Amino acid sequence: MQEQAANTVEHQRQKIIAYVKRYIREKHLQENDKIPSENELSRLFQANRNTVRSALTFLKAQGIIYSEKGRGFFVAKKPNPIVYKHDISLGFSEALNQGRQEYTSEVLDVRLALPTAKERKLLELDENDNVYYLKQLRTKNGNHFAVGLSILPEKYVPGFENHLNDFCGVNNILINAYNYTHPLCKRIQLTASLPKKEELELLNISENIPILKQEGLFYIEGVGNIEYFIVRARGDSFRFSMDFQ
Amino acid sequence: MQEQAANTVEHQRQKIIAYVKRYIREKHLQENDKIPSENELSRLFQANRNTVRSALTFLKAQGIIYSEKGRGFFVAKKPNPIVYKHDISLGFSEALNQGRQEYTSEVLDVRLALPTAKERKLLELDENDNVYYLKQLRTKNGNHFAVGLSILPEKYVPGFENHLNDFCGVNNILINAYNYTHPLCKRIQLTASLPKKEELELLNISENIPILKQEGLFYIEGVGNIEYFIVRARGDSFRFSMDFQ
DNA sequence: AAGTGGTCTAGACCACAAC
DNA sequence: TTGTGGTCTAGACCACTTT
Repeated sequence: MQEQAANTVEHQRQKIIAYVKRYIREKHLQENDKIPSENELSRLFQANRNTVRSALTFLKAQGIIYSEKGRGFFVAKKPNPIVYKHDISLGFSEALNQGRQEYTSEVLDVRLALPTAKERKLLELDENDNVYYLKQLRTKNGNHFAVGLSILPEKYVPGFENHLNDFCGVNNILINAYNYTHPLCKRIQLTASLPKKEELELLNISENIPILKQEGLFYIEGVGNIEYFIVRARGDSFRFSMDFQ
Repeated sequence: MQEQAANTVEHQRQKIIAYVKRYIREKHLQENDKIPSENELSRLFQANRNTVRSALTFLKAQGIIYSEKGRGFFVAKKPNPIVYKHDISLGFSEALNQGRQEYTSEVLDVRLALPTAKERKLLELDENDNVYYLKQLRTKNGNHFAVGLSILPEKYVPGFENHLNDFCGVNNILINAYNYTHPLCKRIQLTASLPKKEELELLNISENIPILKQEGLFYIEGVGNIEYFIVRARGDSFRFSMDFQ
């Protein structure tokens, strides 16, 4: 009773995927609601459990459902969008605070080291110039949504690590502690990628959530390139936006 | 893909995944080189073919290998990066041509229809205004890298479908066929997501390749909002870049 | 104890490619 | 004809959660 579905026929897996999607939609299931178990779907479609699992694995990879061992499969939450409105004259933190989106930034690590060749070139540094690496974790409503790495030449910000109490953005330190004018954005680049191990852990996301990577170079008039930053944000909840007049 | 783990034991699947990765690296395999077949790996690891398939499916989803029915599994190509330098006064096609990156754009579909509520609002249209939907496939060196959808109000471009011979960008049509001044960019938004079925097919990518989605609104001085476009590009080969002076 | 998801084995039939 | 990947069935054992 092998009744192999020919190639033109819609495969079992596809049917099950479509069924579960429809099920969630038509029953108006919300975040964390349970969907039928593997065994139930197996009976319903007269299909093997492996086939059902294949379909559910796909939906899991799509971020539509998640599973808990011993409990079942559940509807995944739709992340709330976070809009980042870029402005040449604003830093990342400031831009995010603009839009009434209160969020917190936590310093994970700060260290002084030699920059990579790429970073040295971008920041226009000499052979022996050191840079500060400042790693931050950005959170909104209790959800980690981005990891940020700021790279600043030591010669412009000596003793930088001493100004990290009550941290609320690199630019605040530059202006208040070093009396610089506000940094301006020189260039910005965006790419989409998959999360690295660090983001998997820090952002607590699955391997299939895309990452929106944002790189920016800031300078201060009369000083030089002051900061090169790399922000890696959850692609499913982060939107980069820019208006031109 | 799978929430591997809990167990301290390294699973067969993980071993096979690691083996294939190492195999490609250590044997210096290049694009399109063949890797051991399912049966060979099955014998080598004393594992069932299903287990081997599970590992290879994962590597396929990661974009590391691809398969051809009846032939085998092969090393996937590393995509060449494509840099898109955004400029307020340039369209997508023009910006891409700037950088010596010759590419082609193919019209997949054009149709006239009522816009969605969101599109009507963005383009500031009246209830009964129709829009042209122009779907394009962008190719570079024979590789499809982006799907673009341009939405233009019919009232600004009546008979738009008659100007698509020798298509080389929407802006060329606007300027040459309708005598408009060059459109300017009003707003741009970027997000990262996973490919939809359409992109899987058109861009010929695996489910795990992230997509960089770029939305833009263009206007023409004295006319109005002329175009709303949505470009969905391969995240692994597309870089959005913008310079400020 | 019963149910659920996670991993894996064994084996079937199919469509396609290469020899 | 043989080998390859693609789909699917049947069933095992495990770890975990719920009742």
